[in-house]
Amino acid sequence: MPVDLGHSQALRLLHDVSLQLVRDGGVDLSNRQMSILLTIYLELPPHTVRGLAQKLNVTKPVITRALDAMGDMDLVARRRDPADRRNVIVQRTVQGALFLEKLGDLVVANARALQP
Amino acid sequence: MPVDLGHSQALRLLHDVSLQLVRDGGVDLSNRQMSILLTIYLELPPHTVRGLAQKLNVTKPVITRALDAMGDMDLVARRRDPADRRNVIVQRTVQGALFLEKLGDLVVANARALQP
DNA sequence: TTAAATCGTTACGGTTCCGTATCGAAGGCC
DNA sequence: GGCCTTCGATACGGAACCGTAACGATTTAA
Repeated sequence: MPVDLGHSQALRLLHDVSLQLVRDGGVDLSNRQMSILLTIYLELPPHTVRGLAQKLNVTKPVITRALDAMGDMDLVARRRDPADRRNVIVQRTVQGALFLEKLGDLVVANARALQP
Repeated sequence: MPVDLGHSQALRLLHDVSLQLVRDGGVDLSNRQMSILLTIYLELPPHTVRGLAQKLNVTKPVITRALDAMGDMDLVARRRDPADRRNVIVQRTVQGALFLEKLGDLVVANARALQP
């Protein structure tokens, strides 16, 4: 699906997508939460609290709290690492995969509608 | 700048952009704030508190508070409507235009880097 | 076997945002 | 003039998030 993405189209795409997310009033994630969620689902596992904190350049409590919030929404899950029980492995969930699938659809649909 | 934007590339683009925004730790806007800012700069003026509230499907205090916060950052400005002094006209600023320009560049650069 | 290091979580005070309800200012209408 | 509507802002109590600092659990090293 080739899309002619210039400066103006890029901003328009962000505008349309964010507007629909806000208007629908469904799952409401902060920038950090969204960034964490996308990292978990798009980058290679395993994901730990410490690893995510380093990658996002934030402190560990930020990750813990974000995982708490997203865990309550069933978007991610946590599991102790059996090899080193100090570590926590962050895992994907069906609910989280579903949410990201819809998000991807939303972006693609808006990118397509962008063309004149 | 044609970009092959499928489902997977769309999510990857969101991931890369949001990750860089979080990592840089600069201007940190919520989804609602970002949505308001993009609406002000991409849609036709004039923009009023009430109009933005309707468009985003949120209450008026949400808009007032977002404008307070973004006004402190000089991303937007407010002015009374001289024709009907009950209204407040939301205006763009140099600082805001600059921020959105950089944001557009970021999206375009990441979209370009997406291609294999 | 102690001592030190690492990992994720929690405690704390402070800040920001939320939704509901209400407010004063301004305009429209009789 | 008096009444009602509309506009944006504010008050309020509650919830969420922040950064710093400490904590318990676990592993590693001496």
